[in-house]
Amino acid sequence: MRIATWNVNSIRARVDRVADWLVREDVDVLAMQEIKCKENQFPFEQFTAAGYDVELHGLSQWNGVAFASRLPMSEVTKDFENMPGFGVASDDGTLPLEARALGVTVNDVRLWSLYVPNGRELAHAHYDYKLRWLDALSADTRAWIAANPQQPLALMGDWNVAPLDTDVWDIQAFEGSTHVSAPERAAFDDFMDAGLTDVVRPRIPTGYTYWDYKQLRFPRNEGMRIDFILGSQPFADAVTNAGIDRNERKGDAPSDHVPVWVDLDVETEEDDDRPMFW
DNA sequence: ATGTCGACGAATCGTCGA
Repeated sequence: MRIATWNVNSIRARVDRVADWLVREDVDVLAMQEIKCKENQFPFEQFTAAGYDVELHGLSQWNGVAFASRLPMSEVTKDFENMPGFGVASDDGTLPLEARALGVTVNDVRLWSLYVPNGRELAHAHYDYKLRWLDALSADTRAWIAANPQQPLALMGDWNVAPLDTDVWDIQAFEGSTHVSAPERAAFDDFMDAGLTDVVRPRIPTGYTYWDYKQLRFPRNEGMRIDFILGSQPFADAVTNAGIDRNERKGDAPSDHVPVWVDLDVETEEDDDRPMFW
């Protein structure tokens, strides 16, 4: 089973490119981020034509997360426990929740599509929101693993954190910036403490997943590694291959992020339908 | 170079977010 994550930066602007990639790369399940639309605006037809069902969480033109899968999805969950909100408080003092987290179960593998808040600037309220959002997610993850130690789990998405200095093209250029600060990295490391590991880096030790559209960042290979698949031990044990598809940053109308994928050695329902020979 | 995108509402541009 091949599973991937991709910040598509508007699914309406890129649906043909995404659907082509799914078919070409034989992907079973794709977690998308920044779909930038509501459900009634989502281009379902191209996914259906390619053989994929879609689950999505989209509230506005901002953010938005989704799954496309050609295997059945169940236990669809929007948001996670104690997820913080952001924006203008309502009369009861609560902040609106954004569409940044969607969970599904496929073949008994629990998967989350996550779009971690950007943080904007270290002094911005969005940065505090980012840290609280990650803290609540790692707490929820820790509790889930404790309750489901045998079940494969993967948290996939745009983490907006570069865990290592080598995950940005010039760490000195990021002095005082978000994505590389000690609190963000500590919040990211908490997921390892909770029992997850980066299942891609052991196989793909170097390389970026994002290049800004501005300032010729891609031609100069001035990128950032901020998209990750973090798996629980049962998930990590099933991984047989991984990749970062840098080619998807090339050509006409690319997203500023590229897909990150893993192959899992798990029995799929497709496999159950194969003819048997004896 | 503040060097690009994509969303929106409004209008063929300004503004926001990344």
